[in-house]
Parts: sequence; structure tokens; C-alpha cells
Amino acid sequence: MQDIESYSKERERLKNANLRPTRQRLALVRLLFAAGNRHATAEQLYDEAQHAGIEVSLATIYNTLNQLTAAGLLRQVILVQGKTFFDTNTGVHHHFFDETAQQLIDLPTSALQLEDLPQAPPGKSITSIDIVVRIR
Amino acid sequence: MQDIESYSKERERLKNANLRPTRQRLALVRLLFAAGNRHATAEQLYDEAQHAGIEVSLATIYNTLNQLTAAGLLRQVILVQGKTFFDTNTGVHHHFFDETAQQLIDLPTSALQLEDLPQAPPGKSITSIDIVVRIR
DNA sequence: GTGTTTGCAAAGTGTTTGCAATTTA
DNA sequence: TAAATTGCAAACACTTTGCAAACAC
Repeated sequence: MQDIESYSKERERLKNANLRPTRQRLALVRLLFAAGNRHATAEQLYDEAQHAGIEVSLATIYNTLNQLTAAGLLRQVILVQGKTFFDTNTGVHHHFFDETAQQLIDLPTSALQLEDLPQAPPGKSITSIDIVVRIR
Repeated sequence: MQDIESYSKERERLKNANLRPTRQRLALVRLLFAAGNRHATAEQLYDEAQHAGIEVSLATIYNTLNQLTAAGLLRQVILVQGKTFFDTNTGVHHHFFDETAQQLIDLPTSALQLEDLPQAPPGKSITSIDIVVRIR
């Protein structure tokens, strides 16, 4: 558990995103990225912060998540009404969605391959392909 | 434009779903199913009903859409925060999602095939696979 | 010091619900 | 007439926003 006070990785990340390294952002970035890829909702992060003794408001969490998303460090995944997941893995990959636990799980990229890419309608281009394997 | 008064197809559909054929439901079922497969939001349907001179409250539209979904006549598709689409095509198929127009478009089933189905985590089973090709 | 960020409270959006009046069977 | 349905208004859950105080550079 090195690096408690310096937050050097977190500072770096925020600098790249052109965001000032405030106490709140440093803590949130650490929560999000310290332990590998994860999927979190604003509310989850809020609870985690509380339990970790980090003082940060829900409004700031939403602001920060949106800023990190705009900066390309997070990706939004929306599958259920009224719940936005933020995914720290911005690379090409897909998900299991556990409908019971309401939880996202990464799918190994290799697990799925599309045979024929569909052609986008005239004047449109494909921006991404999302595959969700729903489980229960 | 036959069948204006009898609503026989709509009555049939509601009967199968164990729902009483009220004026509001008959009109909504016609809006939804009369012209082939479609994707609608509650708000869209509300506007359409208004313009068609059909008196029905938004609450009733939500209730009806949820009842038809529970009965298996509709399927929900959620891709953007705060907007639920109801799809009249309940068979296996996938979608384009036009991010500019915020609109769903059916993808021909044949257009996509998955090479290897992923294995569900222990104790879980796959309920469905949703593929969304985002376009802009 | 200047511009940015925070956090509260209020507002916003889409959806659900309680319940009295109405409608269906 | 018994049970289901409607629709209003209020409640909800999640998210965004206005703005004064606090903070970063």
C-alpha cells in the first residue's frame, strides 16, 4: 500500500485529463483505478468513499465521473433504467450482465467474434459495437 | 384502413395477454402493432395518441406498456439514461442505435453471428444476448 | 489574485404509485 | 355488482445545476 500520500499515479491521470488534482478527485481516481478494471455507479462510489473516510459529495462524484468520461478515461454503460455504470476499461471488450445482482462482468475479448459486420445505413458510420450477455 | 370500429386484432392480442380491452389499450395496441415492428418510448406514444385524438394519460401508457411487456408482447431496450424503448419485435434480433437521432433500428438477424458463445459463470445461465451497433 | 472546484439545496427527467371515480364483465 | 382500469397528483430514483464559499495555481 505504497504511495498513500503522494498520489503520484492519480495526479498523473488527472493531469492528462486536464483536471486539477483536488483531494476529492485524487481519492475518487484511486478508488476507480487502483485495483484494476472495475464497473461502478455513482452511488457505489459514494458509499465506498464514505466507508473509507473520504469526504466528498454525491454531486462532486457525478461531476468527476462525467469529467473523466469526457476525457476518455471512463466509459458509460447503461443497461437498466435509472442506473449508469462507469467502466474503467475503455478498450474494446464486452460484458456479462448479471440481472440478479445487477452487476457487470468483463468478458474476455477473445470469447466473442462477430462473423459479418453489418453495413451502416447510408450516411452513417459505426462508432462502436456493444455486446451484452445477460445471465441469471 | 379497415377495422376502425371493431379492433378485432387488438382485442385478440389483449385477450391473449389477459388484459381487458379498454378504449385506451385498444388504441395503444393499434398504435404499437398496426404498422409492423417498431420501437417506441412512452412519451412518443403519448404524443402520437394526442395527435390521433385519443384520450389516454401518460400513467396509463406506462401501465399498459409494462403489462404488455410482462405478457411477452413487448421487450424493453435501455441504452440511454432516462429513456426506455419498447420493441414490438420480441424475437431474436439486434439493433443499430443511431446516437444522433436517438433511434433504434432493427438489424437483419442474418447480419451478425457470434463465433463462440462465452460460458456463463458457475451457477449462472445465459438468458439472452444483446448486440447493439452504435452509429452516427 | 484569478479561475476552478466543491457541496448544498433546488430543480429536472423519466417512471411509478395511491386512491377515488369510472368502466368492464 | 364485483373486480379491473383509469388518471390525477404526489412520490420516486437518479442526475444535473445555480451559486456562494473554499481551493488550486
